[in-house]
Amino acid sequence: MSKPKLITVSGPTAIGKTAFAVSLAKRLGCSVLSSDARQCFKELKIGTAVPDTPELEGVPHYLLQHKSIHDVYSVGDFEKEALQLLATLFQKQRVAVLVGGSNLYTDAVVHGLDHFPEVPKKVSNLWKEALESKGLRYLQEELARLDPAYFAQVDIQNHVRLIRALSVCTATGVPYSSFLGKQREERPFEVTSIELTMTREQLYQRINARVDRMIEAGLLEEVRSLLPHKELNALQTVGYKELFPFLEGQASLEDCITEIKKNTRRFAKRQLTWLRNHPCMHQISYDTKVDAALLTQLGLEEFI
RNA sequence: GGCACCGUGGCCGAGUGGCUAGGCAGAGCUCUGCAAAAGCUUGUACAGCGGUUCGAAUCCGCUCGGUGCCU
Repeated sequence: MSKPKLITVSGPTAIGKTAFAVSLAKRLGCSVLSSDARQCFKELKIGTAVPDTPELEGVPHYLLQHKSIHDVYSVGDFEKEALQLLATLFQKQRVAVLVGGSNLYTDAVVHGLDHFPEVPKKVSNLWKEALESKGLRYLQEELARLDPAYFAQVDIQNHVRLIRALSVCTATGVPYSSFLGKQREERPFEVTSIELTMTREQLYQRINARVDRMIEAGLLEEVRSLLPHKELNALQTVGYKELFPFLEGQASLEDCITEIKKNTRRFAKRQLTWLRNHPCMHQISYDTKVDAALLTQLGLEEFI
């Protein structure tokens, strides 16, 4: 018997991934899993464009709004959860849809990450403090000493990468790079990847319009309620971080909204860069109808 | 009509004879556990024409455009 099929739907923010994924799932009679590093937080709704109930149209959704901004949650956790969930779902269905804008998350499910031991929070905190007190140069020197191989390939200006690698090094006593590039176990499913496309001008217009709609829908109130938690990583999110200055009387609402639009466009641009260099198997226009012809085009005849 | 000041890359803005300011926007890129994050790269541009000079965004003249004042 052939392996079950995971269909991934990617594309820049605001292109209409949710709508497409839902109609695809309806047609296939299957579930939808979200691969989104922000929509997973139940406190973030309007600003992350979480699909509302009517949009879900009775299609079961998973990995959506199931975490709190106070939880520690990362790609590794996501990969684990998604694989467990898929194992369960595939016992009853032969197909599932994974949709979301966090390309690294999708990639983790499809290709897998290397396995790293847990790093105690206090270890990474130590390196964060070292960055504060001793500077980036110190972290670079330490990594050159502890893991020259990774030092040679990593972006040494990026303190986030430096801290992660150093944390693994000191927590395990072996170089970070020694965990990289291991043989990965094969996935118990096959993947069909889809990227939704649209002209950039049109996408930017949609982004701008969506931000206005979010404001009308009450984004400001949502963000106001989260103001006490603005330091949390989960709130370093487009649509939230830009509104804090307004709520604190530091900037005009208009300027903050302009910032949200700009940062959303930039986010989309980064997603496009990723997708350009990690091409999906199928590029299709955002408004493509989900019908038998499309399923054939995607090599999904068996599900018609 | 006269006089004065000004005209630097999409925008802001430094630079007063040789040594490609800088910022913002845009574009391109990187990506293995906080990824809607974090980081990197990127335009010899000086209104036009002519002149002075070894050399001009910088000096001179004219033209065009803008601003202010005067009649």
